[in-house]
Amino acid sequence: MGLRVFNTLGMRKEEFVPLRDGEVRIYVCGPTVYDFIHIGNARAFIFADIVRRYLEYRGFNVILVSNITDVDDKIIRRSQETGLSMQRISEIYSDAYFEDLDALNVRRPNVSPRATQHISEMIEVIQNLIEKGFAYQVDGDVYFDVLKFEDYGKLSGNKLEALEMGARIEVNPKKRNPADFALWKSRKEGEPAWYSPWGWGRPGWHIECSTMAMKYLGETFDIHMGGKDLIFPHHENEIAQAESLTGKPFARYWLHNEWLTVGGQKMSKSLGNIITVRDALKIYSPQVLRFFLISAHYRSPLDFNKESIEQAKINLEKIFNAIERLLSLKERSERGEDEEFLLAQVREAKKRFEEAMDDDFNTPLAIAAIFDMVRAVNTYVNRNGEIEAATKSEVYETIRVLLEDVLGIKIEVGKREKTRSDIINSLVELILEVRQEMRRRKEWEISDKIRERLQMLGFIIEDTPQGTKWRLKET
RNA sequence: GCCGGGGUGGCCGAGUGGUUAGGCGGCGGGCUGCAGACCCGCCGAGAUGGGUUCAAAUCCCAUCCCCGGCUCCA
Repeated sequence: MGLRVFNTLGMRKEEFVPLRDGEVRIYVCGPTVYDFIHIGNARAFIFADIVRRYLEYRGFNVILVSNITDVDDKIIRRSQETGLSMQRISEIYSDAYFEDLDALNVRRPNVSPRATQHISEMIEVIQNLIEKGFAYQVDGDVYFDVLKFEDYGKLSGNKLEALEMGARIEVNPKKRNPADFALWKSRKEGEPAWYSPWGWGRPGWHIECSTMAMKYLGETFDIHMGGKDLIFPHHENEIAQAESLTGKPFARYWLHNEWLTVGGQKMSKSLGNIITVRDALKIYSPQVLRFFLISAHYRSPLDFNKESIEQAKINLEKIFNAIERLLSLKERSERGEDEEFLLAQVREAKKRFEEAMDDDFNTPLAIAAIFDMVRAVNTYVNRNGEIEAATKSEVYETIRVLLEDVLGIKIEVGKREKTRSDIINSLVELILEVRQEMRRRKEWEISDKIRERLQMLGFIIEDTPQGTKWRLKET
């Protein structure tokens, strides 16, 4: 069984077959760089990152393109509010965007095209659309004529008549149909503008994605992704523009992630409940945040709240603990029955992980498979103090690849045991050495008191058959 | 008004017509000098009302509730 994905276009799970053998081309709608990205954006980018990583794990060569919208109403407004130039605003926030992606261990796209650097290509596309009769010019504006594109609505399921009835937009008298959308907007006072056959102006939002996606990925490519809010009108319009231009299908699979809510509600400026990635990272580690964001299926809503993230933290801790225990085992050269059993269980769980990911990227189920490995490892460690070297490395590598390479969660062990100060590290070691001597003399009361006091100071002390271990309490 | 998603055990969260999701939590047991970590067992469920079926959380109908798209939005 190969990979199956839920295609918004058609609203059903389909077998995934890339257009070219061994290669997958993906386009992800990137940010409008007028502010820091928030954790809802992060959910979308992390999901795209995991799709990319899993496809690579499956042996595909993946090309991922994600745009940066650097000309837009919101940037213009921000520029007017702050007095900074539009270029400066988009520079600040696109830098911040990349920093946030890096912090979350989201791999950077292969190409991150900027709208302002593709104005001439967009003009060319618009001109072509006018020539083909899909677009019309009114004063300095150019609009796409939705009636000319038969399939309009095929992605979102919206019908034109219904759109007109429900239209809450004030009707623009220049448009032939209320659902027509701007390809080119004529210049307004104080706005940036480029010269075009229709006079000075700037491109509409939707045209940039169609144009840049086709430029870097070809007229037809494999996967187009984004949050579900983009289905309409953005992606619907992208399809209209691209397909009426080329007469070919635009993207073959459309994947849309559900919302990340905060307190059960969608994040919005008006509710004031937006949590930026930077703020979230002040409280939680990237690993915990990532683990939390993939603990629900991407097409299920997920609520960002303290309790749920605390649970994610504990769960992840459990995985790291098992890895730490595995790594602390002494190596030997003989392989016994317990090793065979451990390997069998880990291989079996790996298969379940792959099956889960093959089924429309079911990350919660994939995580359950990792917990199967965790239990197998822990059971082994409970019964053995040593492990055959090859078994150890196969088990570790299996977990490492799935956790780090596929899910993008860096394994954090070992370094948790150290503080940032060598002096403190040595002091703790010294105290534990003394305590060990007390324990040898069965001075339980004083030993327990030392452990208790250290705990109050934020050190976790654990006596194990392999000796006493310590680490800092997770923040 | 039109379109879509959902309601699962104390909590998070999957599968999907019959056989264990998983994790957290609680309880009991094991291992420990004790604690922790870990292992084992148990606890507990599918909004409501009907229907189909030998069998439904899973299919059908109705009802209630929640969320979203139709406007910038991941």
